Amino acid sequence: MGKPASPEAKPGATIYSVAEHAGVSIATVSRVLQGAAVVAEATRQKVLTAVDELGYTPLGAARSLAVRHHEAHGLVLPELSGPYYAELLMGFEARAAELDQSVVLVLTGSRTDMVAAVRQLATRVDAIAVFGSAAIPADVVRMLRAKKPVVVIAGEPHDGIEAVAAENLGSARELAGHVLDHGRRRVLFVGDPDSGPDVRNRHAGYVAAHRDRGLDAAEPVRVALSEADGAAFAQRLLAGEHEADALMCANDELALSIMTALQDAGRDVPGDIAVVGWDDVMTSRYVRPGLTTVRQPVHELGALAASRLHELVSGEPPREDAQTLPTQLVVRTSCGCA
Amino acid sequence: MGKPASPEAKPGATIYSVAEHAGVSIATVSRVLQGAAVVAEATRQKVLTAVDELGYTPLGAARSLAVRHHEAHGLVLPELSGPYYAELLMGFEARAAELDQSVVLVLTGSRTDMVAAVRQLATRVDAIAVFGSAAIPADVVRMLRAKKPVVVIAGEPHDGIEAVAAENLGSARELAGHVLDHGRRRVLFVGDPDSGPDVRNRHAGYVAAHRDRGLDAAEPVRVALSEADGAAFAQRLLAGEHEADALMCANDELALSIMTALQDAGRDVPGDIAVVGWDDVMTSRYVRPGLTTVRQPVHELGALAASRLHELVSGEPPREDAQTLPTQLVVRTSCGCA
DNA sequence: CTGGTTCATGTAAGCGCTTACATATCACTC
DNA sequence: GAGTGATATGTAAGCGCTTACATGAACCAG
Repeated sequence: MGKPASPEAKPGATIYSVAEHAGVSIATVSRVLQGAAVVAEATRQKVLTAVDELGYTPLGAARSLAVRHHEAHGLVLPELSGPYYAELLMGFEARAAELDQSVVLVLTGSRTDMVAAVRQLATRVDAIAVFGSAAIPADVVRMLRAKKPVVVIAGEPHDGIEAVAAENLGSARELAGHVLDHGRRRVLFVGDPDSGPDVRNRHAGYVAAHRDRGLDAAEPVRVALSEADGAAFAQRLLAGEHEADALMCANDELALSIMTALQDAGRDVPGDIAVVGWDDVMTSRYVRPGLTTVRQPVHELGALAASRLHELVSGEPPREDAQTLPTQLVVRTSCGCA
Repeated sequence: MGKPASPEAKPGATIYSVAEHAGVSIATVSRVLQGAAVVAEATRQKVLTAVDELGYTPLGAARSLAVRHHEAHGLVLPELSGPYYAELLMGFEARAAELDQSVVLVLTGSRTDMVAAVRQLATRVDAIAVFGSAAIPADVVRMLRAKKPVVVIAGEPHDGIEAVAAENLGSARELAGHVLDHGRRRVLFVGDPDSGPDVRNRHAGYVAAHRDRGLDAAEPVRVALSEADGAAFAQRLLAGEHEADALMCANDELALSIMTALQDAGRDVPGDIAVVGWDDVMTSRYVRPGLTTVRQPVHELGALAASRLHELVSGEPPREDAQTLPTQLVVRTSCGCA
C-alpha cells in the first residue's frame, strides 16, 4: 500500500524540482507558468526547458487550494440516452471550455445514492447545474445552494434558486392549435403533466389551445416518456381503449414509438390519426411521415447554464426569474400537413 | 475582478471551524468524516452536529493535495452527437461512480486548442481515457502516458499504451458475407478506411468476406461519417457515378442518410439496392426497411475503460494487447432479408 | 499502588502550489 | 557618486486537509 517506493515515479516533478533544475525559485517557476508577471526572457526559457525535461505537470489540487477555487463546474443529469441530454451537455461543456472551466459530470441514473454523489460533487467544483428531473430532492438542492451557486435546468421553480429553461407553454399552444386547425377534434395529450414542469407546461399549452377555440380538452393520458411506454399505449389505443384523431405526445420518443406501432397495425398516419411530438430528435426527420414536433434550443440551454454558473461564481447576483429560451415549431407531415 | 469582497461568502466553514464548534481537534473531525479510525460515539455526534450546523462541505482540493490523488478520471471524447458517445460516456460514468471516482469530461470538438485542454485535464485527474478519434496527436497521448495512466478507446494501437475496443473485423466480415450471400455482387464499401482503426477494420472485414468467396472487392468510396456526406454520396450514386447493388456503410448515420435519399429518388431498398450500416442507432429500428447493422457493446466499452483506468491507478501493470469486446450482427430487412 | 496496555484524542508536519512583500540589481539623473 | 526608480527575482506565509506520532486517561494485573 501507499507509495511502493518506486524511486523514479513518473509524476515526481513538482514546482520545487523544476525550480531547482532551472536554478530559480519556485515563485519564478509559478510566474512563468501563469504567464502573469514580467519574467526575463532568458529566465523564462530556462524554466520552460526544465519543465520540459522533467515532464512536469502541475498538480491541480495544489493550485486550487492556493487560489481557493476549483475552476470547475458540476453538471448533474439524469442520464444520456436520447439526443436531448447529450446536446445539453455539449452546450454546457463548450461554454465551460470557453470560460476555462472543467466540467465534472454526475449521472444520477447510475447512482444508488445520488445525494451522496451530489454532496461529493460539491466538494470539487465551484458551482453546480442540476437538471430538473435528475430526481434530486428539493431540499438537497437547497442545501447545495446554501454552499455553492446552483442553477436548475428545466426544473421546478424553487424559491431562491436560479433557473433556466426552454419555453414550453407558448409553443405547445401553437402546436396544439396547429393540429386543431387541421380540423382534428379529438386530440389526446399523451404524457404525464405531473412528471415535471416541462410536460406540465406542454399540457397547459394544449389546454390553452382548446380554450382559445372554445373546445374542451380531454384528460391527459398519463404515460412515462419512453419508447416502451409509447408502444404499450399504442396497443391500448388499437384495442379501442381510447378514441382519438390526433395525438400530441410529450416527447418524440413517445410519438415515434406510437406512430410506428400504429402504422405496423395498418393505421394511416396522419390519415386516420395525426401524431406530433416534442424535441425534434434525429429520427423525427427520417421517419415517414416526418414527425411534426418542436425544436428546443438544447445546446444553448446548456451553454446558458454554464454561463450563469460562471457569472454566479464571479459574484453576480442570482436572477429572480427563470430565463426562458424560445422554442420553434417544426412542421412536417405527421400532423396532417401536405 | 477577483473576490468582490463579499463579506459573508457561503463556504466559510473549514475543518477548523467545525473542530472549534464541536470542541475537538481537526484530526478528530477528519477522522469522523473519513469514517476511518475509532472515534467515541459521543464525539462523533458532536462533530456531525457541528458539521450540520455550519453547513460544512470539505474542500476537495485540500484533500486531494493531502492524499495525493484526485479520485477522478478524465475522459476525452470528440463530441456527443449520436448515441454512440453518449452511451460510452454513460458506461464510463457508471463504472467510475462504482469506483468512487469523479469524471471530468473534455469534448475536443468544442475546443480550439485541444492539446492545452488535455494538458489541463491531466492536472486534475489521476488517469485519462482518450477516444481514438478525438484527434489527439499520438505524441500528445504519449506525453500524457509519461505522466498518468492512459487508455485509448477504439484508437490506433500505440506502442506502450493500453487500448480497449469493440471487435470490428470479424463482424464486418460476417456482415459483408451476409450481403454477398444474398447474391449481391457489386457491394460498395462507403467510408474512409484511413479515418481510423474502426473503419479500417470494418473495411478489412469487407475485403476478407470477398476473398472468402473468391470475389474481388471494389475500392472503398471514401466519405466522412456524417449525414451530410451520406446525402452527397447518394446524389453521386443517383447520378450514375457509381454502380452498386449493395452498400456497406461505415456507420448508421451514413447508411440512413443514403438510404433515405435513395428512397426519395424512387429507388427501392433493398429491391434495387441493399444498404447496411454499423452501430445500431435508435433510428435504425424505425426506418423502413429496418436497417441491418452491427451492435457494439458501447456501454460495456466505456465501463471497461473506467475499470482499466482504476486498475492502472491502483498500480496494476498495463496490458500488452488491446482488450476487444464482441459485437453483434443485427439483421433487419435493408440487407435483402424478408 | 504501580507499571503496562489499550483506546481516544491532540499536535504538528507536510501535500504543492500562489502571491504579498522584501530584496537585489541596474540604469539614470542631478 | 549618491539617490531614485524600475525591474527581476527570492522569501515565506498560507490555502484546508490527512496522518504519523505523541500524549493522556482509563483500566487492569500483580
